Amino acid sequence: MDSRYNHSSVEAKWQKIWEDLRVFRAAGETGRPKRYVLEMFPYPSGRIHMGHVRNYAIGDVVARVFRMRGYDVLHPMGWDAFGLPAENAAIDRGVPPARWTLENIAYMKGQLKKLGLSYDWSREVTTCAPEYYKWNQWFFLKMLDRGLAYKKVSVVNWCPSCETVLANEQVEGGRCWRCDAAVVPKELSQWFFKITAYAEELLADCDRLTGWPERVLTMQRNWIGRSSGVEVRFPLAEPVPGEKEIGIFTTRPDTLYGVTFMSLAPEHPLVEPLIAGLPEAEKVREAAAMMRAEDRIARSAEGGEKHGVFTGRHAVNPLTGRKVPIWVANFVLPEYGTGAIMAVPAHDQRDFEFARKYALPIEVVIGPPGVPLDPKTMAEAYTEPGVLVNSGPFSGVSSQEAKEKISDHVEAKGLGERRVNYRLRDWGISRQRYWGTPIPVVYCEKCGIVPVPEKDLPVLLPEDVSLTGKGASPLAATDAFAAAPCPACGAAARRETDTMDTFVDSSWYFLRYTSPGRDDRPFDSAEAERWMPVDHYIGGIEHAVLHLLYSRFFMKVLRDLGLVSAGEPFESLLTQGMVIKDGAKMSKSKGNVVDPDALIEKYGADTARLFSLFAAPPEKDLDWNDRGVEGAHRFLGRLWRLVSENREWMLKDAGRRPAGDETGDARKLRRSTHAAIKKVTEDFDRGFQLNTAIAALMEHINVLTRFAADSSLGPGSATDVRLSFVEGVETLVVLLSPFAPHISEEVWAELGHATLAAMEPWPAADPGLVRAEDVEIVVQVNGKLRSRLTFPAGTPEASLREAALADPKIRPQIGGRPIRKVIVVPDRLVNVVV
RNA sequence: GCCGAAGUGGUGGAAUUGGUAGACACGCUAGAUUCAGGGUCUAGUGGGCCUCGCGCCUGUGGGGGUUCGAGUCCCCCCUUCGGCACCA
Repeated sequence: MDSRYNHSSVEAKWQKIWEDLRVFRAAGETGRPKRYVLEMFPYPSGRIHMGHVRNYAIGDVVARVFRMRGYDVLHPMGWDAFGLPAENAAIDRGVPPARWTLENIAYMKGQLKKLGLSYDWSREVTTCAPEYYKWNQWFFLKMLDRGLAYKKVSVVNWCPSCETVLANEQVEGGRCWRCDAAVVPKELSQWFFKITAYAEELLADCDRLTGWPERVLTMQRNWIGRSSGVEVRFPLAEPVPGEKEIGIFTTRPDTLYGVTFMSLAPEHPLVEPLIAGLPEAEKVREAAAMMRAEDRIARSAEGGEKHGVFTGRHAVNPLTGRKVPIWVANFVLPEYGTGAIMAVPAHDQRDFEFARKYALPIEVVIGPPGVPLDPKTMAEAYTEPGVLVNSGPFSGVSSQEAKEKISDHVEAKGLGERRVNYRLRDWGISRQRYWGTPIPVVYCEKCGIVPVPEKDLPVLLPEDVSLTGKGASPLAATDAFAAAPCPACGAAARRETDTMDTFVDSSWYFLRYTSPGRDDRPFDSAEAERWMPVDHYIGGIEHAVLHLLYSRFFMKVLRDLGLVSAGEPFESLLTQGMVIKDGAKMSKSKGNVVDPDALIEKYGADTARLFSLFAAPPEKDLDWNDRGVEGAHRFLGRLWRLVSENREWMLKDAGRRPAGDETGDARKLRRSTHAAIKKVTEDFDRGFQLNTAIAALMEHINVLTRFAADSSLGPGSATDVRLSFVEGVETLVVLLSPFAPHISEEVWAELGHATLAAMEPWPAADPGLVRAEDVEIVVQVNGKLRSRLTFPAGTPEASLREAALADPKIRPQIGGRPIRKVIVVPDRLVNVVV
């Protein structure tokens, strides 16, 4: 055994052995309990970054520990391989997207292998492979069949830089989630997945996801945005051909008596019929057009300028008979509720501001009990609960109660119905891009939209496409692809040339891993039953509402298609923090990037893994620090030295364990060993607190190292000391093996073991050994620490009390004052209250 | 504005049920190794006072409170980060 540790040769050696022995294949045995450990698969951008290293190191420890605990572990890896960067590479450098992607995958796979991650590579999944995206198309057809996929013209979020549409979830603060360009509105005909059909269930099931971080659930709940209220129909006051009423949605039916005007979104279909023929029509038309053209962000930002225009028409409040003017207002959103609102300026801040600006009447219908509000002097809307006034038969009723009573009244009179509204919009999946899954439909002049028959799947993405980055979608410009016969009548027709959002790919990949080879169906239901749900899903918080919501939706759709029985894909979720350096997220532009290849080259994969796990708890941001990396590396060096210096004599005792009647040094060594087992095991079970688990291993090695240095440890030492030391070192190696697997295997072998450390059973702590024999009792006077005494564990309260009061350091502190109380916490402290 | 998370030494972070604050690591200081450097090892390291005793005071963003005892529980406030942001 060399006196210095050579990480390069050792790491390569064990990676090959693991691979040759197929150690990490999921067995699929029914006799053992299963664990499905999954990390979010990467986009093959070219190279892995430190965020990946951290993510995959965490997941690998989880997978390895469960394996050692006897579970049949599924721990797969794959590639989220469709996406825009591949097209950009093609445009910038003329490399075909497929080639660029596959080359990146090959390189990154090599990087992951160099990290010693325990993946079952036989299940590798690549989403840009036709064998994979065929099933995206198949799901699309199933959803089309069930009305869960549909096409409509709508105003969409257009990213001018990516030249494609974005789903609502993919717009962050008015900017593209990927390239940060300002998003603009654009009217397009698009395919949608009807995620709103599952809004209620997606919301309700958040309560069942007890293994998820609360903040992610909060974000999902907010995103779904359920609100319940009433839809009320307001008849038009003047005759308008073909129209007779305006439907509005409100969550405040208790304020119905305070309506003083109505506001329509400028996009509302009623605007044109209302104004047609009126003298002010042209003015209103122009104003509405300007509002529609307003910058989307400015229009939806709070504090943004509210403005509007009077249509010249009126509606009638169905409860009071009062005639109120109909306005068009920029702040009314066309896609929420009915795109029209009743305005109650006294009790809604937006309506209040609008009313003040245009001198519209303000009528108070709710007030704090006994304090009349005066509309003339109000500085803002009164939105708190209160008691109804000026509300006909409902005056005097609390606003809380009035909500129900007025809703009942509205329904009874046939004026409207209770309704639930969601902020969640349907998921627009059309992308005007090349490198994605073709949407399997054909447009026929005679037959209309015709789905591609299942037997003709996959609709292959053509490879000989010219990508210029200019003009229309690349597929639309490729006649060989776009021209196709109608599947129904055979006439010349055109294919859909949009591709699917890549989030479709990642919405079910975890199911594909359970049976990646199936070519007759997306996955084998029996295998999915065995492995699903994913027990531990680990990845970045940035997918809190994107990927994680879409996957939940898909799972429910697949359940309703009868393909799976579970309705939730991820039992528990760990959102790991970002990797930070010099106060900022690592990025090329900031020049604070740490390259994993260079790190592995210099220190080895074990060091890279260990530091990623040690520097912070998994869910918190990790501050990268090169000195800290050195520290992790030194720890491994100490292990190596400890073993190499004692190896010779330890070999004779390999695998032997002490008898159990140890005292003195042997007992102390054993206590350290079993305390380490207990701590590492508990930290792992307590939400994967891997940083403190590693600290416990460091404490243990410090005990072993110090002992080896202080005593003349060797073949001549007493048997119980030798065996306790061997137990300490061997246990350390086994406990460390999930964190730093390569050095652990090497040291394990050097200690005379023919087995793999990775396959060793996880050790169990002996509680009798962990318990300390002597404990230090803290003695306090009035809660302040005054003395420390050592006692055997389990000393009775009375003895502790007596000894504390007799303590020479305590007596002067009491100073003859009367003792009011003595609190004794066994094995911990005595507090004398005077 | 609303929702959520957090605030502990020079730094990253521990403290699991209200019971010794600062585990572990980095950094720093001193020493050892025939000491160029590096490596390795040992000791010390929250702040302040000091009669240098294994002494006293103080200390977990700030201010109150509950308690024999609070980093931990309650109330108010401040700061930072993340999400949502005219959703009727």
